[in-house]
Amino acid sequence: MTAPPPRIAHLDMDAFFASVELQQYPELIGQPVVVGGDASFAPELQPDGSRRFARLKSYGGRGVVTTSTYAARALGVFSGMGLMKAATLAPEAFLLPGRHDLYRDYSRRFKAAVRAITPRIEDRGIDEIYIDLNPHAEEVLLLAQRLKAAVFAATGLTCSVGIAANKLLAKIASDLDKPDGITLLSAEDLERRVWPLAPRKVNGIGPKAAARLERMGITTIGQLAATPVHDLIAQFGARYGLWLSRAAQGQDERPVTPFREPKSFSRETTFAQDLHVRQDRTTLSRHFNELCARVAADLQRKGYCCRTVGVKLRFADFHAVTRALTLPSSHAAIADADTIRRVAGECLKRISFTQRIRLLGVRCGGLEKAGTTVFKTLRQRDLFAWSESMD
DNA sequence: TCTGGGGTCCTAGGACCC
DNA sequence: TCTGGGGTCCTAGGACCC
Repeated sequence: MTAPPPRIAHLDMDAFFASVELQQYPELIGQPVVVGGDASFAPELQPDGSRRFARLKSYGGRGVVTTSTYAARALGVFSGMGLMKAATLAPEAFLLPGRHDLYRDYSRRFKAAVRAITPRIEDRGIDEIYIDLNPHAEEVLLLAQRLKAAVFAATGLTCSVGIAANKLLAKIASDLDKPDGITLLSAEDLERRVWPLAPRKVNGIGPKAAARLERMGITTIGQLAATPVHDLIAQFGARYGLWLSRAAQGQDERPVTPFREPKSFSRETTFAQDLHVRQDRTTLSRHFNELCARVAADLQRKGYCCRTVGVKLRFADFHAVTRALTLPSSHAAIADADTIRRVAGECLKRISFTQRIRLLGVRCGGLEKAGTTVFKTLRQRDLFAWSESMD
């Protein structure tokens, strides 16, 4: 059996949100810049036409770093880090609030530019995609250069491209030469270029699994590959153990999937201060109603109804609970804010509140395409009767 | 210095049916 | 009365990803 040729690409925009912002504010190029926080940290236009930017040290709140420029990363500031912590590491770094509508616009542009050349792409979030190069006869490196040029022409931004035999390796490859790189990873490169890397570099090995591997004395992908599969199965269970072993050998058969039906929609919010169930009842209800209205609007905008409604709470100690209710199959799927709120309210009744609340979320699952079931007032009345008989 | 918001997938246990 | 096995659906929690 011969190894498949490298014809799957992973394209990853470089420091995406931060790069978009730098294009808006070129005076910050080269500076440590962090995207995060709310609109109150937006730059202020000065009378002389210059802009005044917020500094990280002026931040007070519970936000996290969404993206940081490479200069900020050099100071130890990375995505996911609390902004308060980041401020201790880089107090003078510039802080810009996230503008997700703007990033979505850039995202659409870079994806359209790629699609115009290589239509078989799989969305992996706002700033990365997998591309199936198989239908294209062109040499892969030339193709990758064309894609990068097209992305730059459409956005003015750079990206990094990895090309390998499958998605798993393409993803690792795109990270090997960042920013603005192209990396072709052939089957014979596995030992030399992939095996020395930390297991965390594999998409699917997170902090928990990496810590367990380290306790087993496994600190590289090569060591993982050399570990007998039955040892991994004993530690991680049959499914994940087998997957770990295969991943370390560079094996991955997942196809590039251009479209998938969504499974759920959700909205959640973290409060500026932890709220008390009774003392802050009015504030909580307001947030709760708003979350229900937003998730209902999402459903309707995308053309879905749901059969499962759930809530999520995070308490002051950061521990989270979820509750969910699925409508009986005799009832029509729902998409209106009122009914979602009613069912989510039933979920809330089943939670005991022993601490203040940090986060509240509402989720809709069990999705059906809207229009596949007809909405009937009668049906909704049945649902109300059902939900009111729940206590 | 405490940790956002939007998702997916997996596991395990219980209910319920045949 | 105390013994099954399989299949499917639902719930809750957790790991992981961008």
